[in-house]
Amino acid sequence: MNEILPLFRSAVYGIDPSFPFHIERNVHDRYTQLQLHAHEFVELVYVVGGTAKHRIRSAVFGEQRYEISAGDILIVNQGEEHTYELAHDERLEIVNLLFAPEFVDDSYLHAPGQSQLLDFFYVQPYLKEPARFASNLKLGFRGAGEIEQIIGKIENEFGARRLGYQALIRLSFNELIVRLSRFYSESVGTGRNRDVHSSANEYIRRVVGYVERRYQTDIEISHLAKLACCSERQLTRSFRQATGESVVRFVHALRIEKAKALLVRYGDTVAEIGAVVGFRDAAYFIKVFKRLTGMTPKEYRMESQLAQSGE
DNA sequence: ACGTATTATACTCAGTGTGA
DNA sequence: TCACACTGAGTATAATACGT
Repeated sequence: MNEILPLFRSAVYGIDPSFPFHIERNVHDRYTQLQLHAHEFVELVYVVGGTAKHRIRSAVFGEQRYEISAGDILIVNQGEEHTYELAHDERLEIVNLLFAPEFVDDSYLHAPGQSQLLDFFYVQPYLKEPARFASNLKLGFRGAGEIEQIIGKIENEFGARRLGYQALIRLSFNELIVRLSRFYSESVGTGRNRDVHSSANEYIRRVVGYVERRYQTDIEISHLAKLACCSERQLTRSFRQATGESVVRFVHALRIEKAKALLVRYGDTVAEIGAVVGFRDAAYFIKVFKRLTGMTPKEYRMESQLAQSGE
């Protein structure tokens, strides 16, 4: 079935590249249910109250449905389609924080011993099912208080837009991500001092999470090596050991998979879709696409559309 | 287990073909 | 004529063979 989905674009929310952030509070009930939709930004959802079923669908994880309730925190990655399903007596109050991946300041990760500092952002959302949803972050009473306080500060600054609000929101938002990562690390037993003894696989998993989050931007081995606190040579060696392929090939495969879905679903030009998945140069995008799929993007789009119309 | 030197390949840029 | 899809060649960067 060729279901055309709305791509919620950043511009719709007034998100501009210099300050790619938006926050809003929403209440859903059976009368105001959203249709399945995808975003071109990351969405962090905090459940203030009520219950619902969260339905989420992505190329990597397939389709999942799970219960959510007050105190739950979930991350919806770019391109993942999701919605909330509510029974006739259910009501859900949530806070949505919408942002571009680069809004998270990864410079914290460069300090030795701190590589798990942003795991809730770089690792948890990329765990394979069921680990991702089984470990969906549920905050206790104290945790929820801390998080609600930060969210409240962000909402106030976002609403009032007084001098320096962007800087203050950046600070609070990054505090939020670090605190959530702390809760996450503690809840999965990867708390303090783990980094010093962390296995190659553990830091490669972080690098993979980082790449999955940032595949749309330029990714340099030197930067990844800094994140992993090792030499470039050591990183590429461990990466191949852990994943069976080189860093660049991994990034390419990821980008092309995303591009394939976009080509079929949206009518943007080949160059635009290439840019969305991280190829600054359309020519190079086409070259890589052809190498990995055996056909050019245009051919792929036409063949897919033909196959769908024949169904 | 790790780093250096060398090789391989990723990426950029200039340009061509095609259809509207 | 223009926009778009694509190709080829040169340069920059990543991957790896080899040595410590």
